[in-house]
Parts: sequence; C-alpha cells; structure tokens
Amino acid sequence: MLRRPDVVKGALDLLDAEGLDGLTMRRLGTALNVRAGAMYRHFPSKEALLDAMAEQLLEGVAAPLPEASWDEQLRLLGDRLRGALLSRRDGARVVAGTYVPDANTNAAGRLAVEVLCRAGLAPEQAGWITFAMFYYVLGHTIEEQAQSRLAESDDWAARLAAAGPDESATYEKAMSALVTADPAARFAYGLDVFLDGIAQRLT
Amino acid sequence: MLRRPDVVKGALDLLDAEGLDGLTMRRLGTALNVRAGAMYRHFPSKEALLDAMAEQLLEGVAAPLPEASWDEQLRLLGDRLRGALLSRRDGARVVAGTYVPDANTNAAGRLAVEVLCRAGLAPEQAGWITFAMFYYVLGHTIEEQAQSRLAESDDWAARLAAAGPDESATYEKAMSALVTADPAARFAYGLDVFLDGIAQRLT
DNA sequence: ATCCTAACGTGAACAACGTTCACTGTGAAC
DNA sequence: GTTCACAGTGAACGTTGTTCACGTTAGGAT
Repeated sequence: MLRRPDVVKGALDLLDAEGLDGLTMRRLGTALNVRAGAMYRHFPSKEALLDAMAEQLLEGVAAPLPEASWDEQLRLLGDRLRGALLSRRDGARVVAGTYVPDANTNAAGRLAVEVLCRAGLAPEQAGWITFAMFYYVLGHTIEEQAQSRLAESDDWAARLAAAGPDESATYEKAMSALVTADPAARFAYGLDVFLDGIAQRLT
Repeated sequence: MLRRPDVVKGALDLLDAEGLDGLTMRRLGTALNVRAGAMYRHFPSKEALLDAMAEQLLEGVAAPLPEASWDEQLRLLGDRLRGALLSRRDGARVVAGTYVPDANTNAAGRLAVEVLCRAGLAPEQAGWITFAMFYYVLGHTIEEQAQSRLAESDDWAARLAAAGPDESATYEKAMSALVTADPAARFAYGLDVFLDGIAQRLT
C-alpha cells in the first residue's frame, strides 16, 4: 500500500532522475507502480506534494547550532542550507517554488533571527537580514544547479560568446571567472561579504 | 498586421492584467485579435517570448551612470533594477525564469563590474559580487510581488499564525516586521549591508 | 492592371499536463 | 460470512504549448 512518505521519497528520487520538468504525476505513478490519480489520496494537489518535498529537503538545516561566534553560526547555517538544496537535483527550484513557509524553513529562520539578536541586532533588522541571506543562498544555488545542468547538454561558454564581443577585458575576465571558479568558494565569498556588512552594523 | 514588438507589448499588458499564470498563448492571441498559432511567426516558443519580455522589462537599467562614489553608483543600479522588475506584475518572476542572459542584463552586469573594478576590486570578485547582488535584488522583488498578490486575496498573517505559536517573542516580532515595514526601506537596508561588506573588502 | 510570390494568419489537430470521479477490488473488523 | 471503509483504477475533462497544411492577403515586378 502507498504511504504518504513513500510518495515523497519516490518524488524526490524521480526528481533526481528526471529533473523538475520531468516530474510528472503520471511518471511518478509509474515509478511507484500506481496510476496518477492514486497520489490524490495523500495530497490535495501537486503543489502540496512539492511543498512536502521541500520540507523533506530542508530537514536538518535547523538542527541545533554548536557554540561559536555569531558569524560562524550564520556561515554554518548558510552552508547547511546550500547543502540541503544541492542534495537533490533542482532542489533549489523546488524550494523556491513554495511560498508557504514550511516547518523547517520556519525553524531555520527562527534560528538565524535568534543568532542575530544575540549578536546585538534589533529583531526587525534581524528578520530583514535573515530573508536577505535566504534570497542570496537560494539565488546562488538555483544558478549553480542550472549551470551544472547546462554544462552537460548545451555549451555555456558559447552563450556568453554569442552575447556579444568582449569590449571590456575586465568584464570578460569576470564572466569567465563565474564558470571557472569553484562554486563553493564563490558561495563562501558572497556570504562573507554579507557577514562583514552585518559586523559593521553591530559596532 | 502583427509585428514582433506588438506581441511583446501585448504580452506585457496581459501580464499586468492577468499575472504570469494567466499569460497563455491563447489568451494573448485573443488580446491581439489573433489565434494562438500566429505568435509562432515571430517567436519559436513561448520561452523565447518570455525572454524578449524580460529584455524589454530591463530596458534602461544599464543607462549611463552619473559621476558619484562607487557605492552610490551601485545603489542606483540596484534601485533601477528593482524599479524595472516592479514596473510590471510578476516582472521579477519573468526575469528569473530566463536563463539566457539578454543584452540588457549583460550591459547592467558589465556596468556593475566596471564600477567595482574602478573601486579597486579584482575582476573575479567583482563578477561574484555582481551576481550576488543580482540574486538579492531578484529574490527580494519576487517575494515583494508575491506578498502584494497574496495581500489582496489570501491572508498572509493567517499563514504566519498557522505556522505555529510564537514560542520566541523576538522571532514573532521579526516576522511581523517583514510584512509591516516599507518594502523599499527593507530593500535599501539589505543593499546597504551588502555594500558595507564590500567597503570592508576594499581597505 | 495583372500576375507572382512570400508572408501572415487560421483552424484543427496532437501530445502532455493536472485533476476529478464513478467504480472495482481487497483486507480487516465484527 | 457479511459488511464496510478505503486504496487504487481507468476513463474522462479541460487546459496547456506547439505544429502544420491550407487559405488569404499584401506588395513589388512586369
């Protein structure tokens, strides 16, 4: 018999295999040896299933934080979030598509706000910064996953070249560094810039 | 007769009227007194049309910058980008959906990279920061537009309340500040934090 | 003015999507 | 052994993007 967690697990596995565009109720049914309509016993809509997938994806992000400075704690939180999004193909797009804040996102947000408040920030601005960091991580990871997908099929460099001749040498250099550099290093750099800006606000 | 710019303009107007989910080839055809298939004379696919809409949307973002300090120039660039995305309903989602860097995005990116390099940053990191800023603006504006849409139909506060009882008073305060505060002020705050982080990197 | 050509637009179809619903089958409870 | 609740089916509905053979119309060449 089909259980609700089985559907979520099957959907995440199919996501890994086919990508978000290939995640279809019929295909999911086939993967679970079931017809498409059977899923509607457990989820009122595909959107609800995607929400459940997002929640499952973000499991563990809000785990207790070790004792450390506020910036190290936030860095860890950012790394955890990026790692969770990367754990499944198109994971970032799945999470970005859900506008209902699930339990795990909420817990992670709470954690970040508490860390920032303990560091000395007002709750208002702590919330703003938390969301700003969330946008950054999500945007970066969506782009990162899209790039790794394009790398297998299409030629990314060809698109950049087709975009126009490199009038500015520095711009061309900056662009090629985007695809050349280690995504993890790029991610850490942007996060550090943000954390430095927060540190400035604390003094 | 139907011209390519007419289709883009009609699509943007329909976007304002119906939102991204209501933007259908058949509905667009009706708005232009034409059948759905007629658009395929000018665009190979709906995705290509959306790309053209995104390009049109971002027109003017890469206009020449006035003489000013690097941080004021970047702030202006960020404000221009947000303004362009807000100029049409779901504009941020439209731009986020296109992974082909159009001419205007490219020009804006080049502008930002040049400003950062002139400020003293290496091209590599200038590119990274440019994209990080782009993620932030896009993420913030998507959320901003989603919130304004939910505000008319559903009750946003009800969702926050349903997410769980407010165990943490500071978290509840931070969350309510997200919907209460002026989006423009919130946007400026996050941008300033980022710019402060960059300034730290320059010394 | 007449022809020719190239394009524009149509209408009907196709495959695929999410979703619904009357029905069948099965397994456990009484 | 009967009953009952429910998981799952299969066929359908409405909608989506897209294609294509076919009319139709506009405009330059003769």
